[in-house]
Amino acid sequence: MPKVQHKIIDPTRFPPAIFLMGPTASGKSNIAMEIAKHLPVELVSVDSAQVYRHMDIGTAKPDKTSLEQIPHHLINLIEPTERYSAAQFRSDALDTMNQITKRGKIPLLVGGTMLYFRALQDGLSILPPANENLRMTLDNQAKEHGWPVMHQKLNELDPTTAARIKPTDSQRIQRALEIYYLTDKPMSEILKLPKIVDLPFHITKIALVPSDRKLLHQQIARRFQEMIKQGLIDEVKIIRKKFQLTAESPSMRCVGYRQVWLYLDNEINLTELQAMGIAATRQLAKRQLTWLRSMRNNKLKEFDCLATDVPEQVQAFLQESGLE
RNA sequence: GGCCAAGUAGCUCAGUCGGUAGAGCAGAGGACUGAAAAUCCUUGUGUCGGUGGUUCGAUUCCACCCUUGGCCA
Repeated sequence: MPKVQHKIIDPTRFPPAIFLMGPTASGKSNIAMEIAKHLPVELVSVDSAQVYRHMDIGTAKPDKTSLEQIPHHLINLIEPTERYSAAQFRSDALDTMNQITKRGKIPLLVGGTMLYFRALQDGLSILPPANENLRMTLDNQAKEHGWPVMHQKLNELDPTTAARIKPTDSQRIQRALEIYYLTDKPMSEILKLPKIVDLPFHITKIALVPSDRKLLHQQIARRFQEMIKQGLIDEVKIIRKKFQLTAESPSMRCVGYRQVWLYLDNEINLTELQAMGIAATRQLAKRQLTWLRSMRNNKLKEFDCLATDVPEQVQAFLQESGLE
């Protein structure tokens, strides 16, 4: 038995923080509440969908009891008409983590938005924020000429970036053009500059990787049906009535919401809604697992605890880390 | 019981005027710097329902059988 040299709390290092990462429907929230029983933690959601107010059922926000038991942060930050970002998250998360630390508590970052975890950990280059007007202009141009032509344009302005982006990748072409027009510099040049990476915390990383994909798929199906039963369709109906949104709004592109949108537009029936919603969730989980795998393969970012079958392994890890 | 249609990839279906077959979806793998639950990339061998017959050769034509729809009794 290898001795665990890892300690979550180590006074010789930075203040502690815990990352709990896992795909959707893998039971992160339960593990988080379990950890909360043993450590003085406050939760920080790492979830690009839970930042939206009014989107509760489809984003699987924690229930009232959990919210009352321990503080949850970075949930319900913006309206469905608004837009969040990895950079905003990094800034918000660092603020929140510092405040939690000041209160003598440990930040427990829980979620499935792996880009946010990475942005927090590895930092981001200094790039301009999104510009709605410019994006609209670019969208209109793309509508007229198609994204491959936009990609050619990018190739003239920033061949390095164009080379690594596919002519079909609308979103990244748009972003690269946006950066160029806003800064007058090619994105590839800015990315070469050093970035701010400070994360003054001693991080313990726990990854939840279900050993059986089939079981995860079952869980996903069950949960989506449950969401429909809980009133996901009405939730979307209300949001549509209350806010000026389109199918292209970032909030309405979230898994589940996008499919209900189609249903409310009579483009698909209830059976198709179920099938499509479940499939979209499975695909999300797959992408999240790809992130986790690529993080694990990078030795520098190894996990302290890789739990394939929860929650026993996490509990064992917590015990070995000297918490019990 | 009779007539008609359909049976091809996990699903929905193309197709082969006879040379053992391909789309969409699903699935799998991957990428990822202010939308990331987003946006993209790669990936298709399956007794072509069964058994016989014709043929150098049948998933394709023929016969019979089975299954599922529909119509007529």
